[in-house]
Parts: sequence; structure tokens; C-alpha cells
Amino acid sequence: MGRPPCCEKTGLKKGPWTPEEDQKLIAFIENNGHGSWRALPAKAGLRRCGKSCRLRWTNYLRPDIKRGKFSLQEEQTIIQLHALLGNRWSAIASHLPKRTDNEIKNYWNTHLKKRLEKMGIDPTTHKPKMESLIHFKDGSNLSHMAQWESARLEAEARLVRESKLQEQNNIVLTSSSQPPQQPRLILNKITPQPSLPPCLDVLKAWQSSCSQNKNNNDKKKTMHVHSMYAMMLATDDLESPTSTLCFPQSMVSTNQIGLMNNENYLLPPEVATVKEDGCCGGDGDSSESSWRYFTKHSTDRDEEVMPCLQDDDIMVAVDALRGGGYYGNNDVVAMAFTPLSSNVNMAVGFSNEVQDFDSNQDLATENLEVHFEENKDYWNSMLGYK
DNA sequence: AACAAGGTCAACCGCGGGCTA
DNA sequence: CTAGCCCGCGGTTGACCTTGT
Repeated sequence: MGRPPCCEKTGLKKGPWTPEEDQKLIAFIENNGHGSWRALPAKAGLRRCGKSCRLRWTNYLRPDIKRGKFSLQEEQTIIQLHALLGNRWSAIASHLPKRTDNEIKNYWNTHLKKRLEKMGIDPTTHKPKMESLIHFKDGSNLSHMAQWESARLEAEARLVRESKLQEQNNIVLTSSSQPPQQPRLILNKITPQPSLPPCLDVLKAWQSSCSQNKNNNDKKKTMHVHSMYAMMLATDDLESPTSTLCFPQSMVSTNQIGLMNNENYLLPPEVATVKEDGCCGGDGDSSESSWRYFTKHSTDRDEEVMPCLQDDDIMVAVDALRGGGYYGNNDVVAMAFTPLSSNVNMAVGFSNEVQDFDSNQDLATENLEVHFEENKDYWNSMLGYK
């Protein structure tokens, strides 16, 4: 048996509501509540179907609806949530008090979507369009994607469990190697974040991934553990109702972390990375001191990849991604990121493939700068730095 | 002033999930 | 377990408005 229509189609009015109809609906609901929408029109004296009444009430007449222009903050929230949730308008609306899903959907389609497209950002993936294309060329990422996603889910579950057991202690990152007048990290002051529990499942997955690749093209398979791990942890505070968010292609193949000094130079890739042979980048070149944060452990070539990562380094990387601000020493600015893992990838200009930095380094760095410059305003506004 | 093109947004449509008998 | 029903969601439509020529 086919499903019957929600209401009698014949004789029911459609189209725009008149003020009289609005008044009837408002008066009835204020006096009686809406109850069964199906039964409401007859009781309220309206020649409309229940569905139409519900829509009119929820999207327009409800007293707790805010109408009018969206504020900058609301725009930012929508974009951030859309990056997380996709076209789940009701979920997005639940984070924007007094805004309806329909209104948000319309605003997205008519304003925000176009704005992103104009900036060369794919409004679906929230990544630069070129980058998306590059990714799809690399099918080798797929197995890693699954591995990462699996690990992430496990980590998420763990975090939920742990968060119920632990006090929320803000992590204050200091380093004994830092001069006292130069706090290791002040990022938390800018964007306070909940504490960062260790994410060992993720780390393990990454470690395993590294070891599997160890015999392949040693130099070309440069592993950028800092950035990977930081990105992974940076997603911890995402309210991720599904397992589909953001991680995918770009995260898996991410291999550069972007840091800038105050002259807008991007951190050279070999400095920002941790290579598979256990050596964090830098190689003692002259840039080592100015990019000190990522080269702290670079001299110890005998270390395994994972031991090479010190907790505080990871945390700094994570906070760089999550919060943004200065790394106290001189002039290094960690770019700022919050909830948008996939966007982060674009904004700092992570490259997308395991690259041969011997030959492509300059190009890669240049691309990072271009990516960042093109979208700087967008990210600044997103992050409230304007 | 007239027309076309593009933009906006309220409202509609159809689908799918959840509840109940 | 299944069918019937209701509700909410997301995609789409089309009337109205604005802007450009």
C-alpha cells in the first residue's frame, strides 16, 4: 500500500501566507500549543496542510526567531560548522540560537557559498579547489585514510571516556630549555582550549604507518610526524558527530607544517618535518635557531621517529594548530587554527603529497606562501583576527 | 523608463527515521 | 515484525526584489 499524502491535497491553500493566516496560527498555538500538526489546521480554522503550518511556524512565526542580517560571528560559526557537519542545517542551526535551519541554509547558498567559491575555496570540502584535484590523483592515500580514520575514532571514543573521568586541567606548556622570560607557549591565552589528553591510539597508528613505509624510497618518503600528529590532536576538540569529518585525503598525506616568522617566511619544509630516519629537520643549517621550535631535537639522528617527538613539542604544534599566536622565542609565529582541520591544511599550505624535497622544496614552499596569501583574509576573519 | 539578468528567501516537495498499534 | 502515521530534514522552486544596461 502506498503511503497516503500527509493531508488532503484538495481545497487546501498553498503559497505565501497572509497576515490573517499568520494571526490565526499564532493565536491558536499560543493558546493551545501546536499539538498534532496534522490536526492543527482544522482546529485553527486554516485551510492549509499541517506541514505548511509547521513550516510557517518554525521558520517564521515562532517568537524566538531572530531575523535580519547575520553577524560576522554568526557567519564564522556557520562556516566552521559547515566544515565540520556539511549540509546538516538543523545541526548547524542548533548552535546558532534564534536562527532557523532554513534561514541558515539560504544564507549559506546565497552568500557564504559564493564567497568561498570566489576565494577559490571549495565550499563542500573547504579546501582550495586545486588541492582537491591533486589529492584525487593520489590513490595511495586511501589505505592510510582508513587507518587514520579508524585510529581517530578509537581516540575519540577514548577521549569521551576520559573526559568524564578527568578534571579539565589547562595545559600550560613550558620548556626547561626556554628562557624564563620567554614562555614556551602563549597560544592558550589567545584561544583557550580544553586540555589535551594524550592521543596514543593515533600516535600508534601513525607509528605503524611509518614503519610500514620505512623501506620505501627513504629520502622521498619524508615523514612529517609533527604536523600529522598535531593535526590529529588538533581535531580532538571537534564535536564530531560523525566519523566523516575532514580527515580524509589531505590529512593523510599532509606533510608540512606551516610556521611563519614575522617577516612572513614560511618555515622551510626540511626544518618543519621529522624525517623517517628519525631526524627532525633542520640539519644544523643557519635557520635552525630562528626556527628553533621544530629543530629542537634535530641533532639526534639515532632516535626513532616517535621518540624524536617530545611531548611539549607536540603540544606546541597542536596549539599552533588549535590556537595560534607566538612562540615566545623571537619571531616565530605559529599560524592559527581551530576546529577546522581540513581548512587548516589549506590555510597553512600543507603540501599534499610525499615529496622529494631535494628537488621540489622551493616550489613547495612557494606554493605554501601562495596558498596562504590567497586566503589570509579569509582565515583571519574566520579566526577573528580582524 | 523599460527590460533583462541575477539575487534572495519563503515555501514546497519528497524522503527517511521514529513511534505506535 | 510490519504497516500506518507523524514529524523533521535537506533539496529545490518560483515569486519577488535589486541591480545593471
